[in-house]
Amino acid sequence: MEAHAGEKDLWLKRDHENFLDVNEASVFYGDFPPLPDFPCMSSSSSSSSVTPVVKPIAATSSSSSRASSSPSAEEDTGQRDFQQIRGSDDQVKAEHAALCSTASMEIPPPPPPEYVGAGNVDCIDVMETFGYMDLLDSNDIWDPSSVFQCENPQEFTEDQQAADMAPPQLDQQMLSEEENDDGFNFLQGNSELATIFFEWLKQNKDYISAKDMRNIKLKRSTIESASKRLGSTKEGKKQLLKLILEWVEQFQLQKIRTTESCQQSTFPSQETAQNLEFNPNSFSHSNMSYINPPYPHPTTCFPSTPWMPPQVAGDAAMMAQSPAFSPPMDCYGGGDSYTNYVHAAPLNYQVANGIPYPASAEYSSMEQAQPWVPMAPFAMPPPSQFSPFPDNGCLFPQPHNVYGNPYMLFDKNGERLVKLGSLATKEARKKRMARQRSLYSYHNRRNSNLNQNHDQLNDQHVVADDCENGSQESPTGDCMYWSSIASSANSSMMATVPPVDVPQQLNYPRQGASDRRQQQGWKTEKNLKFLLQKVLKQSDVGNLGRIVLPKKEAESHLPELDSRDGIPIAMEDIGTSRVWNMRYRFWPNNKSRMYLLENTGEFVRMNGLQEGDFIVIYSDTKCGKYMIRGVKVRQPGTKLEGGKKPATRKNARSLSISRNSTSLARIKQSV
DNA sequence: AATCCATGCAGCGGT
DNA sequence: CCGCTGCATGGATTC
Repeated sequence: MEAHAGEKDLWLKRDHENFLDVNEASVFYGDFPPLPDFPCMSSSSSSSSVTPVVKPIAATSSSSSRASSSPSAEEDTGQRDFQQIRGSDDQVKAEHAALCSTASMEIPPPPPPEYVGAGNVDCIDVMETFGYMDLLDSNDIWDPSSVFQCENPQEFTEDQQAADMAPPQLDQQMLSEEENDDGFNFLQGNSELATIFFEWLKQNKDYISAKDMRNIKLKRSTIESASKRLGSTKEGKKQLLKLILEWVEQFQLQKIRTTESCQQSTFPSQETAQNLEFNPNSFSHSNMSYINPPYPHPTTCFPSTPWMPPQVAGDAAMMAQSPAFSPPMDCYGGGDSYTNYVHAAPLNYQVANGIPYPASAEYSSMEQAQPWVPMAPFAMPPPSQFSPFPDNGCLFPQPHNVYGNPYMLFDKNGERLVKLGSLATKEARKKRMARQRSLYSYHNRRNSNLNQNHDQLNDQHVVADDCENGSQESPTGDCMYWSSIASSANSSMMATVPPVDVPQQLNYPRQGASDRRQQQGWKTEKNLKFLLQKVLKQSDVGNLGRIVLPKKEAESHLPELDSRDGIPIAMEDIGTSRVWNMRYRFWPNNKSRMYLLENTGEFVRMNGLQEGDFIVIYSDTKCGKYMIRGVKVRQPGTKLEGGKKPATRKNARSLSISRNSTSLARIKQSV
């Protein structure tokens, strides 16, 4: 707490530069609606320098397994070089983890002890402060003051423990060794905050189960960090509380939705998608407009979109600092649930020659990026490791419900946790399920309508069903919705599961989009992980039918190639759901390789792609299949005239660069 | 200097 | 002759 006090000034100074410096009106509701979208915490004037804390999550990317292949005499040229580039597994993992930190949720490893409230976890139960939430279920009117007045959490947890709550993660050690002023204790002494909290509990008792609340943990350092950022003032605490509560609400909805989806999933481990971790950085995309002046500022664009891709913003400095941001967001919405979320235009665009170009780093990772796209109205926080306060740790709850782990607010030090708990009845669950379905239905209808209106715009417009929530269109008429990707399909895109073992050959039966959608329904969780993108050159869209792929990204995210003949690779067109059987291969080139995607002619023609347009390749982390989307940067009817270069080589290059500091550095330079 | 990658073009096979 | 395949070249960019 000393540090706390000492850093207060600093915190205040930085206040306006961080994600928490948000537009109060847009971020926090005057009151807490029952099911609010998570607030967009962008700031029109801020330029976040927040560097997300990277917390590696079992990153088993396809890339990590490649380096083991032994180079053959012929396979050559590329192999050794390949190894060099690829670096050690550790490096790869670290990079991967970094990339995932803000955007995606990798297949979670067995929950670390600290997450499950093991003895070594320095955490406290929220109940320490508030008492057990099951009081809610009895509709008791709490006296907030009574809650906070308790000096010894155990005093009012023990009795409750005797009851049926018995918080699983609450061990005596946790309770005994923690001070009261941690976790939700930051609310102590503030009856207004307590009131807010209890009111919220009452309002959401149908949606937040006892188990859920019980699993919410707050780490002391997290709270401290938040305090530093938000200030130790009453207002600051209030904001923190609201953020936490809203996040909890969001997560609950997401969890419900995901659960439904998972029930239909062919993947037994779908629940991993739920391993959402709240990433406060989601709020810190304030610099988005910085790099994309022609597009609406997030604040105005996603007024009601709770979870913005963290750091999609193009703040070069930030990018340079944080390799882990930028999702290949979808600027162009326009599709149905299936396509909309990946209307792959990377979210961030730089404008060159009047043509918007994706700012490379921006979509560096869908995984991270996936970061993030919230699905209104149930936008969920990116599952990524949440680290709003890079120097101090995470602020918000990090649900680990896959393993029955508690949601956690943790920090790097793994200190104190706070758990919340309440009891929800089956009836309440049913009700929220019903509401969920209802909302889905509405969402679906809205999306379809929007699609009709915007498809003709060639995806230049981000239809984003999220717009329905009040987002506005940009001055240019484009409703840029980063979240459109996740918005329509699912927010769990942020909770992507890495294509651990991407098949070398993926062939998928042709299936109509409508059929698929019908089959999978809106509940389908599409976990798309951004792999790479490429601004198409003349040679890419010519009649050669091949597209040169950026080497680094190809090696990192596509299957390792042992032979120059490459491998067949099925690419499902996100826009049409058509599966293109392409070939992924490489050419020995000098002492390196050139990676190609062949048999792209038809795809290019069908999508009307021209020089300057770009393709984005994702992997469906659930199915392991690859998905491709061609994105046109021209307005319909606008053809590239001679002399109008779509992009400088520099731009083009940067567009295909992502996920590594080097690339970020490049971008930084170019910006 | 090293590397990437856009593209030129030689070689080959099919018509 | 034409189109495709695959390699080589060289400009651009980064290290």
